[in-house]
Amino acid sequence: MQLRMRILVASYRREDVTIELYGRTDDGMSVTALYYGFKPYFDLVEPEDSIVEEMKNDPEYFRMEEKTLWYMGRNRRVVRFFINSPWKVPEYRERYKKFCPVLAADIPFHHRFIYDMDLGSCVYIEGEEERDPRYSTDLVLRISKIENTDEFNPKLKVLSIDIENAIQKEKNDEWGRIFTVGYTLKFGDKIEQGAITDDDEKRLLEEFVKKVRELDPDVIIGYNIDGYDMPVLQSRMKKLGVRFSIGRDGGVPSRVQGRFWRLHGRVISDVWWSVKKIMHPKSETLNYVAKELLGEGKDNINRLKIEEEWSNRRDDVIRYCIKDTYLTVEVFERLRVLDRNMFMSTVTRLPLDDVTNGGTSNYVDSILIRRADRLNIGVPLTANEEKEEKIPGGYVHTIVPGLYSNVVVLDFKSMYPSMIMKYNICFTTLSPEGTIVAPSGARFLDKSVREGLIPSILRDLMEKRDAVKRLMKSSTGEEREYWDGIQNAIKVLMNTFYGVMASPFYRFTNVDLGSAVTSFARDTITRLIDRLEKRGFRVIYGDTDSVFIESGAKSVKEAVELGSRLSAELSREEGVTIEFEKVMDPLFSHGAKKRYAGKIVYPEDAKGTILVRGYETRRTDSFDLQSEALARVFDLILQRDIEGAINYSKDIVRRVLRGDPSIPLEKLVISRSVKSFDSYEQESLANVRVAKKLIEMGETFVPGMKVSWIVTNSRKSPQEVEPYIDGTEFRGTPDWEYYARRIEETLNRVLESLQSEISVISKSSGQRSLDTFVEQRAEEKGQKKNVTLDSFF
DNA sequence: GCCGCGCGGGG
DNA sequence: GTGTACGCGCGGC
Repeated sequence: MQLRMRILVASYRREDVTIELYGRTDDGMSVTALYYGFKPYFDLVEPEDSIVEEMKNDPEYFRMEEKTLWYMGRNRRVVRFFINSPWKVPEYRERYKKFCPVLAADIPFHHRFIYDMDLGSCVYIEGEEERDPRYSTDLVLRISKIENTDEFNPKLKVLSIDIENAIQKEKNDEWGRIFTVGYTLKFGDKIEQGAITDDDEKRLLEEFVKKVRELDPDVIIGYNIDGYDMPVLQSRMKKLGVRFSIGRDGGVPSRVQGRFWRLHGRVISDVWWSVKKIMHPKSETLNYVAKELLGEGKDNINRLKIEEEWSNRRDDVIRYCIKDTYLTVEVFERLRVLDRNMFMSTVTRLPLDDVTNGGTSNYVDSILIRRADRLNIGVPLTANEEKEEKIPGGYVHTIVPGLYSNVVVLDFKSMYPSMIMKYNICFTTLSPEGTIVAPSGARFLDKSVREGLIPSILRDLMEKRDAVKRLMKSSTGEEREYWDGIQNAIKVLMNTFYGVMASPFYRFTNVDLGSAVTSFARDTITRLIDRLEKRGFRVIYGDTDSVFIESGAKSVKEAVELGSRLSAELSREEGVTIEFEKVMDPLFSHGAKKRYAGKIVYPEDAKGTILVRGYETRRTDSFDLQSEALARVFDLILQRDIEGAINYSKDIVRRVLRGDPSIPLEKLVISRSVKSFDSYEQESLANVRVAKKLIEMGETFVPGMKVSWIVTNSRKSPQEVEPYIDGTEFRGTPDWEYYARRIEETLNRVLESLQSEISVISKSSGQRSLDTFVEQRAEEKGQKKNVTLDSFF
């Protein structure tokens, strides 16, 4: 038979070392494709004859091959040993690396297969159908021919699951018993929901396993599924003697280094993790995120008294559980997690599972190792944990406090990749004979002598991205979104190359490379700032790859014209692309690097967006009143109502200081979770003390629970705190001065240049007055102090 | 300012 | 599984 499928997961069968490719066909069938006979191997550089002899006589030995590979600046004789068992490779690696360099000996076996066959995300397969009851897919076949085919995106089966289990656990148990498992299955437009409930927990778990195999999902999702549902399911199944065999090969999930889960044939995708990466919400709870994205939150169930709820209103709990799975899948879709990962899988040429549950070094490996192999360049092992000194980063221009009008922002297109390409920065070109000299001192060969491997890869990716962008511009609707996703994935991939160059954890890492990239970048941006200043523009700010120009324009239109003109002229002069990104009006800064807030007025589609950088209000120990006050202040400033902002700030701090009874106490509550007590070295942590007090008070506390409190006396050390129990009247008195001070500190970070105006509390604590502040800033900029308040605001 | 620790989500 | 977590804020020094 023959078919086309998108590869979702790759793995291998241990018994007979057979490669398994799992996927879905263009006509919607789930497939297991098996490749027999692929052998693991590793390379030894110039091994002694005795080592070769030893290997030849090893029971694992299959065959050997002589090669010439480029390694550490020259071509070397390399012996490639093929062996029988992939899991033995680490053993030989450790044994021989004392005697000679060992290459390519830490590449997962399924990756080795994909690289060697040079497979992309979609393949055409010819083969014989097999009847193998172990596999739960629609089709199982033995591959006789496999090659790449045009990309397609089959609809995938997504199963969202959620468990409800007891908090109170029995002796010797890791977790409380599971009451129910809810699910929502989505396959295209089809949706199926349900819950598995049984008073006999063992039967419930067996039913669950059966259900998963029957539904045969490609992707299993959940909210914090990695850290909660999976470990609990695994642990309860172990206790009750149920095999957690939900893999497409009948295998069980295994945990990869305390975080991700691997399962043959299915991708396990934690939506919480995606929410963090994509959305960066203030709070990461499902309830908050769902309300934010879908306008709908979780049902009302008291999770802390789940046992009671389960016995009193079982149906409500089941509904609640199913609703969670529904909200999770809706968030998953709204954030387009699957699409994003599919795009990344397409451009990195890796299975969906590897981009969902793996580090970014995989991306670079996938592209770089294939090309290195083709060019006979040796692939070294990943360096292990030698702490390299940190590479100096990007240039950040000093910013003078103020409120600026019509600010034009230019930025370098793909700054670091551009530097790598322009200056041929690569481990293959780093050489004392190089004629390209980085400001950091490293030397690189000229392209005409040897083009670097990484620069050539980036050049190809850049060209591809430009082509994709053209396709995007000439298309509409879904097709346009598709191309936009692809071009964005290419951008991420390109930046990843610098990321691994600068990381101490990668196989091709070298500090000289990373430092060369950033030094060239600093050189380039400061040169750009000089050019602008020579033309009479005032550059007010810049960071790594961007410059902010006070345009002096009378209107947005004028600023836009200026931006376009400068971008064209400067790109020509610098030989790299400098893009006109946006216009902000106004832009506010209190004079600290990496911190500003502005209202975007161009481009049109972002018009009205408030951009806040560096003033992240999200602190784990913050309270509502604090973040509300900050948001209000930003709002007023960007309406150019500085006086209003100051008045509001003074007012709120004063109100808090005098303990205004109209302030709801909930807005002072600070929350944090608490682990089991034995995991803390210090006894004085506020959250731990609150937990202990809760127990004393006869309230529920279980490790991992979130506790809330109000600070009642911060003068004592450690500060005194009183538990806050939702629905119970708070009896203590808040330390109003503490709260007022926290709010004042927060607001002063923004209004620093005005702080003498709102020093309600600590007038004598040596804070700078506005005048001295202006003076200092002026001196820092080498300006005379003819700066007036007016020019700031 | 650096370093190491703890949190976040889930019941 | 030929592997080795993510990013941020805080407190201690």
